Amino acid sequence: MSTDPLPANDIAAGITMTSGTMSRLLGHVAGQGRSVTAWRVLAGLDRDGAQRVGDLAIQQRVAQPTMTGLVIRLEQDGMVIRQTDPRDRRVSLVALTERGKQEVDAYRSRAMNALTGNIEALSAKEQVVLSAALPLLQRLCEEIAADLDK
Amino acid sequence: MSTDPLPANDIAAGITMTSGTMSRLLGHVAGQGRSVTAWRVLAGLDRDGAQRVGDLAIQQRVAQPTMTGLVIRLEQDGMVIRQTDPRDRRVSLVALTERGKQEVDAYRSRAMNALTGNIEALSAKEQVVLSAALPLLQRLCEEIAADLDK
DNA sequence: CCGATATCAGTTACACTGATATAT
DNA sequence: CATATATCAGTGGAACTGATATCG
Repeated sequence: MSTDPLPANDIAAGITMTSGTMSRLLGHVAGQGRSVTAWRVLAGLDRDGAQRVGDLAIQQRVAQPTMTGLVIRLEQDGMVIRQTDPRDRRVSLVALTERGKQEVDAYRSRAMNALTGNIEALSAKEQVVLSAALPLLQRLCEEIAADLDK
Repeated sequence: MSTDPLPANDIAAGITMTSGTMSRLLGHVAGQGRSVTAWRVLAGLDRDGAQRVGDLAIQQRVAQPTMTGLVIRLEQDGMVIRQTDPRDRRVSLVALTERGKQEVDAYRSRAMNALTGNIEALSAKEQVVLSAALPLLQRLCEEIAADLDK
């Protein structure tokens, strides 16, 4: 196994390249014509429960009207329902439907399906490397996001 | 440092999550309103030289008319030029302009800028992990792409 | 005439900005 | 009245399919 790190610039270039390629490929394999943002919204609702339109917009870094439109389309497709919050009747609470939950699970299955077999074919050491790299990549994401906000 | 690999399914889920997040963040930071596909086309032209519209469409996995449209917009913006191939006058050869080359370099700079500092802040061991993970991720991409084609 | 290549035409989803309605 | 929240209206880029022009 290699013991020398690449220069930071090369690592950065590699991350830029592979994250884009991977994301687009998984979109093809699992996306079923729905946008990455749409799936991320649905997955977020599955994980965290019902949320406001505005909060969803902030999480996905899209404008509020963009999120309104996406939620309307998702509602028309039966994936979510909108209910006005009784405590603050300005806000629209978005919740996943049963159908939406099933679709999210199916999306995950398709993505897993494309990846898992190939991951299992890697050596144990390689799997360790990937396992260790993921939290690092996640941290990098958080730092980029923090820089964007400041 | 961890020595246990995660289950393949968890690795797959992590890759799905972080590749999407990273790709969208870098698009925000460096994309300047242009699509990921557009930048990938320009980077490909920079690396491999002039290419046919059809070949660009295959590489980016979009339909031929989609690529025609993208190339037309890029040409209007002065990033590429189209010339009919004298050897086969059906084909349109797309080449990067000087301006396009500069824009690609600027795009790379912006992406690097967002990443490099944070990468340098990692420990040497962590940088080794990332360096070792990138070729693995690339291989996974190739395998997914191969599965898509078959 | 047939196949390959690119483009045209029309549709949809999804991002933006700016303006507006409604509730706090 | 001012602020917060969501939506409406309009625009542009980017993907698709199906049809068409042109060249080999």
